Amino acid sequence: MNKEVRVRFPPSPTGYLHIGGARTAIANWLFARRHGGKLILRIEDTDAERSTKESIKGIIDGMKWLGLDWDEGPYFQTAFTAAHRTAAERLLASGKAYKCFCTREELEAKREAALTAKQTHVGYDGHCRDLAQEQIAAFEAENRPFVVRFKVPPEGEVGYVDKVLGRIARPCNEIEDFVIVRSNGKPLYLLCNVVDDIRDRISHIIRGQDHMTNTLRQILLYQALNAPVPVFAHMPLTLDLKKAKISKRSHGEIVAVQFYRDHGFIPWALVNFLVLLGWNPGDDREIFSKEELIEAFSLERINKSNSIFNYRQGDPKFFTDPKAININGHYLRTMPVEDIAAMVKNELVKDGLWHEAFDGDRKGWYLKTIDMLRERFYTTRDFVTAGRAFFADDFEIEEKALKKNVLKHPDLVKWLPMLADRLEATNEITPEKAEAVARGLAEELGIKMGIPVNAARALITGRIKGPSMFELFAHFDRDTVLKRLRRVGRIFEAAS
RNA sequence: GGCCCCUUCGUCUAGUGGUUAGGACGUCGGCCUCUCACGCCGGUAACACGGGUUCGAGUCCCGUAGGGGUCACCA
Repeated sequence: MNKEVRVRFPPSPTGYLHIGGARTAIANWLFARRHGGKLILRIEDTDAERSTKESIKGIIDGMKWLGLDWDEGPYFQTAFTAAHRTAAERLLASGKAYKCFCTREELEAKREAALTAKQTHVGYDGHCRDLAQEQIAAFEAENRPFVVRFKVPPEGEVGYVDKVLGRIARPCNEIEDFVIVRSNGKPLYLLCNVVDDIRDRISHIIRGQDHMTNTLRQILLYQALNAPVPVFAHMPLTLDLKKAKISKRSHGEIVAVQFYRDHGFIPWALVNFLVLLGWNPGDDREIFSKEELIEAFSLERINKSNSIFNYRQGDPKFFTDPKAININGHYLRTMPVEDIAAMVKNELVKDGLWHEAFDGDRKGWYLKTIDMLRERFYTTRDFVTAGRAFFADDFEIEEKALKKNVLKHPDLVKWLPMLADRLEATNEITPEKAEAVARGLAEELGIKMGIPVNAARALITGRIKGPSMFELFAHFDRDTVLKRLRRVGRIFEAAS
């Protein structure tokens, strides 16, 4: 049992990295790290028709963004076509595979016939399995096209113990002689995959349950090629609320890892969320550091049943699974503020709100701003949307704040400038002084302090909620505070 | 349709014959308060169904229903 742990993540580059693929990658990565093994990244680009450069880049970028590092590769499957053919030839030469000259039309006809006869078994009937040598020679002489089929043992049983599902087995006679090489000479996925895994000395194959039915046929190939059979673990799939498999086609960007990057997710938070879909540590923990997760991960605790990605299209409150957002919010509030500040910098730069001073003179102010705001935010995007007023003068006052906290009290046209005047009269605005000023003013006017204070929040931050306003009077630049309070007249004019 | 897999709160899940069926997210209520989707406290909510086995079943067995996967010269 001291065999080296070698696992692989073999995406086919026909789209972006989606969360289902990411989950598989995460499981493999964690397993490799847990056991001091190696993770191999292998791009299965055999399907040249559908494989694209952008897709390869997208997958690699996604892996890197998530922080999933690999030890070997990326290898490209197309670089090993010679090996795939050699393997097929070996099987042919040793009588474990044979040439099948049946045409597609013939096979289709047989299939139809079997279906109409309501036969349960509609697989290949083994027509070419035992062709006479002369017959084969004759077909070859006339250059008749052929595929290579694997000769499934006529009796016995194939089986294995799945790390997730337990024992899986089937009698061989229920498995048809499957094609391993196309008539154009190109080996098929089933074969390539096995040949690659043997060459890469893969010890554990951790993949989605959609590959379950490939497994038995692949085991037959391992045996025929005299290679040790790896350990298999088939992870449950991730479905949508309607229990349909998530896919780019039907769900769009919401299932792309890149979507989360672009919407202010913290990479590790997404990893943390995804790993919880179909796995748990056996105790109540849900938030893990990288080290903790590696330590806790095991194939044995992967669930058998599919999980649902709880995303409702058009939900005004949650743009993706609420738990994912919650976990992201947790990391946003608890990570070192410098780390968050660095991520927010990217967002600010993207939106043209970044000032070099935030890395210089105003660094303290910048960090304080991040720290104040993050208590109520969920993504790093929130800083440039909900938090825009902290970084720019041209921000919108949200409708709710305007109506409820400003327009409702027309006298604010007088009160807010009064508040500004009194703040201006203090030589330095501190939270304590600001509070005293606000209380004093409210008392004199015989109004609740909340009225001018919340109106000030709307005018200064554009929002109906946020950090303590007294803190903010002191935090914002003095001129900004006064200027924004004195805008109240124009706000009323604009609204009338 | 054949074969395979699965089935605990709305969602993610704990649970390996005896539990008031636990936690998290969501949701609802309260507290805090200048506001708030922070925080804290509390509530709501689940064993798909039917038969067995057993003193006793979410846990074991069988069946039914439902869901998923897969049945290519795609990967």
